[in-house]
Amino acid sequence: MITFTFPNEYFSPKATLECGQTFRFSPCGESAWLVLCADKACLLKEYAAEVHVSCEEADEQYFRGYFDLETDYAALLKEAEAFGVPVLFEAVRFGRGLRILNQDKAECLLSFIVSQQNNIPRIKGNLSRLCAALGEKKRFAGYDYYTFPSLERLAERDEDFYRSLGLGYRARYVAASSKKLLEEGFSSVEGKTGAELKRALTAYPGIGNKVADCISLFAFRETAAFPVDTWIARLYRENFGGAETDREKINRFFVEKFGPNAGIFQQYLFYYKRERGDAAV
DNA sequence: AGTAGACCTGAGTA
DNA sequence: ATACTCAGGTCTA
Repeated sequence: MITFTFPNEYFSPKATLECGQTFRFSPCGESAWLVLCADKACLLKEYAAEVHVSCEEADEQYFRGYFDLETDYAALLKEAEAFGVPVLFEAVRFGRGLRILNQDKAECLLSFIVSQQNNIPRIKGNLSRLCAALGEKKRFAGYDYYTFPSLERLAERDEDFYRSLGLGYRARYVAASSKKLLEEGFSSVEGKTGAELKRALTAYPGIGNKVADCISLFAFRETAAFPVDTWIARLYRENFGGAETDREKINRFFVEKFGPNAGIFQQYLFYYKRERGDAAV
């Protein structure tokens, strides 16, 4: 095991983990979290001025990439503030230290299928049961955890099995998309970006525009992908005086407004709106 | 092209 | 108590 550090001015484990981009983490006492992705685990500990990341020695580069540590968030926040939009300014202040993760593609794809018309605590429960049922048991830093299941294990189960885990009607989508992933991998999205990538992702059963944007942003580094869910639609109405109800139009409104990094700013806006929905700004 | 209804589930609210 | 609403939506008709 090794430990590397990163200044916490632009790395807040709490904001990064609790903003709804990942569902596989758990608090370990005070200011510490066990974070899981694919078959790997790491431990985050927050101190006064820095965050300590502990993981297997071979995984250091993986987690530096996972937490997006090469990206300059000081510049991004400056860019956000320069728009002069009050709610974005507040959101960036509130979520300071939130970083966009670079997640495992298959895990992200299936997780956000489960996320539709669902709430975060239940999504976490669904996914943790999924991993316990089909994943591999491992141990890191004294903690037991389950890996995200392989596509082979996922694809051999049917809808009824996923229903038994409590996924509800999403069970059919998980079963079908797992099979498609096992058969084709990501060949249909290979080399694609932007709107083409989004369109290719919506070809997986259970993936519409919103989930395709989430996967693009969280697993394909598409920083302009701007997911529009109920919270963002509410933000659009309440904070931007928007009248459109078509979520694709709302998506275009924000992408045109906030440009190539719109998706990153979306995450701050989503986190702020969900946590502080009653706030004046 | 655009829109209503159906769809699992469990926590929260009236 | 019991019903109703809502949650990081998608699909079908």
